[in-house]
Amino acid sequence: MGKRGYHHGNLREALVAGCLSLIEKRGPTGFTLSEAAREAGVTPAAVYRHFEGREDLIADAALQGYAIFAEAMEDAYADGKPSDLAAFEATGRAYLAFANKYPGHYVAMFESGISIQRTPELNKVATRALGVLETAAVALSQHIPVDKRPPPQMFAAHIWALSHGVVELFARGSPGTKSPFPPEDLLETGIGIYLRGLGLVPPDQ
Amino acid sequence: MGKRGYHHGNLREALVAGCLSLIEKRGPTGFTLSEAAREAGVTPAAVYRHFEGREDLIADAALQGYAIFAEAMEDAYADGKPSDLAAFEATGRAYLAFANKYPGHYVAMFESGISIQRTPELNKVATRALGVLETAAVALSQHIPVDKRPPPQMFAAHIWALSHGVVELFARGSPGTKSPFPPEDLLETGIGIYLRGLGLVPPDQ
DNA sequence: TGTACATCAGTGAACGCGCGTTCACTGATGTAC
DNA sequence: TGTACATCAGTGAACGCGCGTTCACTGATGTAC
Repeated sequence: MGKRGYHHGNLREALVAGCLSLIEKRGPTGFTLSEAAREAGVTPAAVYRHFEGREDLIADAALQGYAIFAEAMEDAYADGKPSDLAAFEATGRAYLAFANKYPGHYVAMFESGISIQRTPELNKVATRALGVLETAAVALSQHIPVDKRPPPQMFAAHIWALSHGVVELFARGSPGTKSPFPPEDLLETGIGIYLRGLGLVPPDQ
Repeated sequence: MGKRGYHHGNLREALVAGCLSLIEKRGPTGFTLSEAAREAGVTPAAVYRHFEGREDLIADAALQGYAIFAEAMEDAYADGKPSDLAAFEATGRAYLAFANKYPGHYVAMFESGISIQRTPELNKVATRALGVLETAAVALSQHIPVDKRPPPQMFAAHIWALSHGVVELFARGSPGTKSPFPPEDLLETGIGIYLRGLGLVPPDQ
């Protein structure tokens, strides 16, 4: 606890942290403002010094998550190096790695019902994060012959959906589902087969 | 309302229906036993004549959903007719169609946190439903040369993840996400590309 | 067909609980002189 | 360096609320004779 004083020090961060761990354990609607306050060793009323209320706290957690996520995706993409293909695959891996490393943030972002449009700031950072995937898809699609090239947004959407599905169904313990394979393998092979279907990976690799 | 008497007639079904519509609107944890009762025009206490409690009600909704789902998947698969490939694709379409047609059931089944292991009955029907996809995958994988054939459970998992991801991200209004494409198209093309990657569909079709 | 009675499916009042939010307050911190 | 005072970041009591659950009850239905 450290400083055991009247003043907390950095309650704001502690509340977000509490929110994240609760959201991770109990799901977005199972989370409680009072409990987050308790976990930070503080009265529920203190929360209102830093946030407008319950929703605002979750939105802040989501915002923070999108910022981390955006950076992770940008790092993984690395401006398309060493190759458009490798960079694209790296973003897929980064997606799953993020979901694993920051499950609370992931839930706040994608399962809490917080709208991306809630604030301009949130909208901006979320767009930036999700834009990386699309950028990667656009670059990669240059390698497909024009006539058989699907819209890049479409194939970004495919990869996003596949990644999200793997996270929801196999990376969490969800509905009593035993994962037959490690989620990383599942995503890796799934993306591999998909890219082969686009003619971007040689058939026998 | 029909019979406006002391006795409801079929409260049990009415409660499940109310549960489903609430769960669909508010999410699994936003659902309330009292509100479901209110929606059925009945005192909360009446619920206990038919269910053990809140959880039991949701579990019953999920059970009902799995039963419908299993049947839809089996119909779609149609014992592998007219071809293993066509039948496989049909199950993918059926998955999405089910999620669209029965959103409340879908949420109860996959987002409510109800474990498939909750009762033997639930486990049985859920296994049956999800087994169809695996059966379809096994049949289809016979058409892939042995040496480059991935485990059928793996590719069933890929298709399930892709379908689930499309539902969660693009078929619902979720996090302010505008779907750039109709979810049906997204899933259809996604599965198409994937199957091409497996060498099951000619490259130029 | 009529009556007595058991069973069934609801009521409604009550409970204890934890929630989100408000409010006047007070202790701690920072700053001006 | 010391003091006065403004500001900040918490407290704690209170509120009204809806929840899930229990209980003794009662009206409606079904059945035996």
